[in-house]
Amino acid sequence: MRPKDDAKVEAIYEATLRQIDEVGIAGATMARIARDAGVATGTLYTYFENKHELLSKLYVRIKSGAVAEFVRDMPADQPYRIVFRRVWLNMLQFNVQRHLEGTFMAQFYRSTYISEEVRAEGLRLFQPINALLDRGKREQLVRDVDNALLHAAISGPIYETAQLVHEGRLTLNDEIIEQVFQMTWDSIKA
Amino acid sequence: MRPKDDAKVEAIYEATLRQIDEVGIAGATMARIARDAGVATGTLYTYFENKHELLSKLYVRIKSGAVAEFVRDMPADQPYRIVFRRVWLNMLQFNVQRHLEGTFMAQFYRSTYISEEVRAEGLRLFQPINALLDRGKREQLVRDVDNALLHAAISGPIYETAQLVHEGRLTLNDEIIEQVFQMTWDSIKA
Amino acid sequence: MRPKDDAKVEAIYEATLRQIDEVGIAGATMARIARDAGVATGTLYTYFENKHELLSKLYVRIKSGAVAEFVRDMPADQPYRIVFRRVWLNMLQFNVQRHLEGTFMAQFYRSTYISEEVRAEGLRLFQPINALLDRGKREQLVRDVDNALLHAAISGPIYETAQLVHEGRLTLNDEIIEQVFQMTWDSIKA
Amino acid sequence: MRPKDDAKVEAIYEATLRQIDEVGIAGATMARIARDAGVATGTLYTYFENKHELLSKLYVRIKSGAVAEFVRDMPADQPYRIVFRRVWLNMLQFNVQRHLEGTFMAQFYRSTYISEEVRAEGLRLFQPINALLDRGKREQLVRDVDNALLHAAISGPIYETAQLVHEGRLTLNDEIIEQVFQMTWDSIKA
DNA sequence: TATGAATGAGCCTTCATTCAT
DNA sequence: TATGAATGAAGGCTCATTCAT
Repeated sequence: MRPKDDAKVEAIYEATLRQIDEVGIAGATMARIARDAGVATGTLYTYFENKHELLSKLYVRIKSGAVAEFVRDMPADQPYRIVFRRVWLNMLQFNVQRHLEGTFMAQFYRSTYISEEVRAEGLRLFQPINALLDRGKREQLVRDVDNALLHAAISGPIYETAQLVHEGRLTLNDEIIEQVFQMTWDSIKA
Repeated sequence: MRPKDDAKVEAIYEATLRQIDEVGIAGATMARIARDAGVATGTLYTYFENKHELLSKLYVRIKSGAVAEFVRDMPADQPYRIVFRRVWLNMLQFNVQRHLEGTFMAQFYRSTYISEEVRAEGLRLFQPINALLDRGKREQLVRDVDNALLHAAISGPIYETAQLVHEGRLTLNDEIIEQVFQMTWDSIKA
Repeated sequence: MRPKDDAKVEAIYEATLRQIDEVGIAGATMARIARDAGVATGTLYTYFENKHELLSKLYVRIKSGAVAEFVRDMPADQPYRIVFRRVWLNMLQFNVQRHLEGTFMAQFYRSTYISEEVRAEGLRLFQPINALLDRGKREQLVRDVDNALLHAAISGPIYETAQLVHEGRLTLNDEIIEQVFQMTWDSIKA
Repeated sequence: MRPKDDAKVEAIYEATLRQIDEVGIAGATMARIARDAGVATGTLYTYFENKHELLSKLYVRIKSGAVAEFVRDMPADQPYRIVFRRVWLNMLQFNVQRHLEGTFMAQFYRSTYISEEVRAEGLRLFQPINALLDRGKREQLVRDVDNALLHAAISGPIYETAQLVHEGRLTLNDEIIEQVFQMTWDSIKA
């Protein structure tokens, strides 16, 4: 189905995120999402087969947007640490500033809503990050361990840190960001 | 009359965990939990005020059990790295082997079901871990940063690693465990 | 889309009355009401927030309808006794012939379902009757006592009489109606 | 079944009345009644077959107690009006002062809980009142109409008046009582 | 007999989805 | 295509009644 009105899809996506942030994935009913998006409930079904598809598409969309965000302004020709730092900072900022998206991805990824295909698709989107890690290994600046483990070492702390900020238990500033980065870098550096 | 039955509470807790693992926190209906536990729906309400209380009590119970597990066999009089490694290993094993519990805590902590009090109580239970980190800082073996950040650096990778194992994307062995530990240790060590 | 349907509201109101008559206010479940009205249970909630609102609106509606009925064909320019008789007869007939409505009002008024606001609203609707009593007092044809007492003297016997008819212990005819009226008139006349 | 403990039955009856007054006939659950009476839920079933029987027996008990109350201190050898006034006053006082009982009888009589037998039994208990009315007719002091109608003319206003008092819309004093009595007397007198 | 835990049908309400307009 | 009323299967919870102790 080729939606006529991209702006409407956009509004639906945004309403979905807002509602999930407010009332959680289960509390975000189709009626609430529709109202928030300024359309009728039935209209949701013009653009999406059902709630599952709405969430899945939103997930893929956010995930690919996120990865694009991660590699934004990546100074590819700079020394590795500089490049990595840029990407890491993008990841942290994305998770902190766009908490809705980050939280949704985390929630959805572990939810029963996600299907195997969507999960796999999400992984595929991470390719650019893997490429970055591979470069680091080639240059012998990053430990030679499974990318999945490196990823765990990088994302894990970011998720937890963003959560701390969201809970109000931590306020970020340059010094703290530097500390967190240093910890992660020490964690993965060869 | 029949006395309240501890074994029954136990069965309810276990059924709850199983169901949440299978169908998520929202999908785990009181009826499903009851059936799984082998009791009538109404019986759940003999032991718990409502679903919220059931989940909250289960959370606190698991969390305190987890922390107890974390500090189990802790060789308190050994050098710090040895002690920390023991605790870290306990944490990893808990999250990997008792995936139901780990997954529930993560889901519940981020869900709309949790109340502020329960969240605070959960934090309070972490006191022993904070004590361990404090010792590390006193001995100048651990970076002098906020415990919350250290905790993010330690738990984040553990959660992600356990998730990888659960998804079948990673199989743990001594070598990999050693790699992961080394990454975390390098991350937090002074 | 389907517009909200007045006939449906009507059907719901009627089904509610029927069910309350059959099984009482507590026995009249939303499901029964819906079935009787020929709609799905959920449809009730399109028209009414909840059971309380359904009953409250029905109450106000019936009460105002009843009062309108009471003063119907009131020969306002006739001597007081004629006017009063007309109104009294309307009241009796309403309570006898439209037993469902009468019974519902009585039950609801004394139930725990009714709220203070609705009770007050119900009283307000009685204004025309009070006006009639006031005229009687002005013309010194009616005792100068509190309207509430007069009302008790008028309505009380009507309710009881209607109940007798409903139970089959009494059949009304002109002579009996005359007797009952005379008793009430003697009761309130100056 | 011959209950051992009359005091317990008494406590149950009183608790039932209290609960019905507080939360209505439907809200008065067996568990609440039991708790209020200071016994276990199951104990109710030692003394009563089920809720229906509990209510029915309570009804008959109250009704007969009420009638006994009505004819209390009846100066049988006095002039009719004196005697009638005494009985009428007893009725009014019972309905006003023992509102729980009065309200319960009214509620129960019109509820779906009551069976034909109980209703008939209730009527039978009214025999003394009918005797009083019959005497009035013999002495040609009371209109020669069906006792049921006389009863409607007497009880109806009493119920309504008691309700007014209960709602706080009326406070009784000697003057008002006199007014109300006069209205009723004028209503039934020959 | 007394207790209160256990039962499960049933209650009110919600909500993903359908469908008449 | 867009609307939102209509649907009915659950969901959380209650409660009369039963039953093990």
